[in-house]
Amino acid sequence: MSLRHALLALLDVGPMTGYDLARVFTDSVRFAWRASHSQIYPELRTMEADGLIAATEMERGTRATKRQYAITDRGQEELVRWAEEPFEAPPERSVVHLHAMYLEYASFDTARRQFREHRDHYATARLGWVQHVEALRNRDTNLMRVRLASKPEEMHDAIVAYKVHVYEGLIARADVEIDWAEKGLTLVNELEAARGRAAVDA
Amino acid sequence: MSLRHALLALLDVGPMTGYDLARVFTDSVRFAWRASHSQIYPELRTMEADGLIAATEMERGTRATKRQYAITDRGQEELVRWAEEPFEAPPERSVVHLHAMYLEYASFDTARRQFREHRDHYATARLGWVQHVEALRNRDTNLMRVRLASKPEEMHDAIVAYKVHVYEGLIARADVEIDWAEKGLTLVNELEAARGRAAVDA
DNA sequence: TTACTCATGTAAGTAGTTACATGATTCC
DNA sequence: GGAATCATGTAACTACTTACATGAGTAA
Repeated sequence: MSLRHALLALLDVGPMTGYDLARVFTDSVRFAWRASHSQIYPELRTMEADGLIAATEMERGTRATKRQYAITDRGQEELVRWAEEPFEAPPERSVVHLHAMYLEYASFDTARRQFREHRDHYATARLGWVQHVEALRNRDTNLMRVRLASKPEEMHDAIVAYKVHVYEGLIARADVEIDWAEKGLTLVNELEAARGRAAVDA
Repeated sequence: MSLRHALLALLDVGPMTGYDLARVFTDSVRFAWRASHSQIYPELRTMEADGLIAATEMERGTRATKRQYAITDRGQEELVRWAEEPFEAPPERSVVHLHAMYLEYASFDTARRQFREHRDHYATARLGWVQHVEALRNRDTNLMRVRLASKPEEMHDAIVAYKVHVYEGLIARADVEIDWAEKGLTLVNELEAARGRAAVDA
């Protein structure tokens, strides 16, 4: 139940609508978690039913309304309870690694394309993370400013430091993925060259 | 639909029962993919219905039977089709990173325990992968021996090399996780020391 | 008036989990 | 005879995805 706690952690900085939350997922927290609005809206309803958050119906314009959710005391307790829970290592199950494991069924060109795309994907992600971690370090994101304003000053360093540490971890992970893909490209070239030599020998 | 292709790739080395396949998932391929028997048995039935594999009812003992599945021509084509498909980058969604991001809600002791367990988890996994990659390099696993025997010799290098490359990637990934956890431990200690100093100053 | 953003949902389907359930075989 | 292993399933549930659906507000 990570979505629930991601939402609680966001609502702990201040009240938001489902729409706001969905946007945060694709803006800043995008990099560490993602969820679609079709998952968020129902989850907010059950969280409300569970007493973790409370909704206020607010008007927007003349005819329309929106529901703004605020974290409750029970929600805050739940956030602490969750934080104290042990990390749960996800079951090792990587589509990319499974796919790469059986590249002998593909052509060398395909194999190269796979590794190139993998490299490019992580290079792009890395860029986003680097920018984000820089902004976090400067305490210069919308969310972080509001979050710090809502928490006692002696906690500020920890609040920032843990988030920075997470993004540094993601960057380091991107680095190994990029390196792995580069080595994969070299490997494919070597395999193709060896195949070529074998063909000449025959 | 990765399970389906993992099963096809395994059945391409020779016929197996659902039970055999489930065991392989917890033995050698465990490290790259996992699936429970309750997922495997129904999937085999639908793969059979789709004509990717064919079952032979075999007796075991006197009263019991078992279903042994063999890959069909259509199954082999599907395996190639899948290998030619682009890698699909999974949506960035890591429970551990989300959890670590909000460690300010936990105590320093908890935070340290989290990072220690994370480090230990990957240290253990790493050990398994190192052993496995060594065995693969020596072409010395049950599955690899049979696989190579069933494939033309000019493919052997590629078959081994791609798998070795995947496990090397997993090892590199374990290394960054371990390093990240170590740095996390240092960070928690620093944060705690700073908190202590602040308390003395006050 | 048109396009974009704000805002909130439902429905059907996929993938995977844990628990429940059963029974034969084989080895000691 | 009992325990471990071989062998195969079902059921209920959780998390998530894609597609469908609607409509108000706002700025050009």
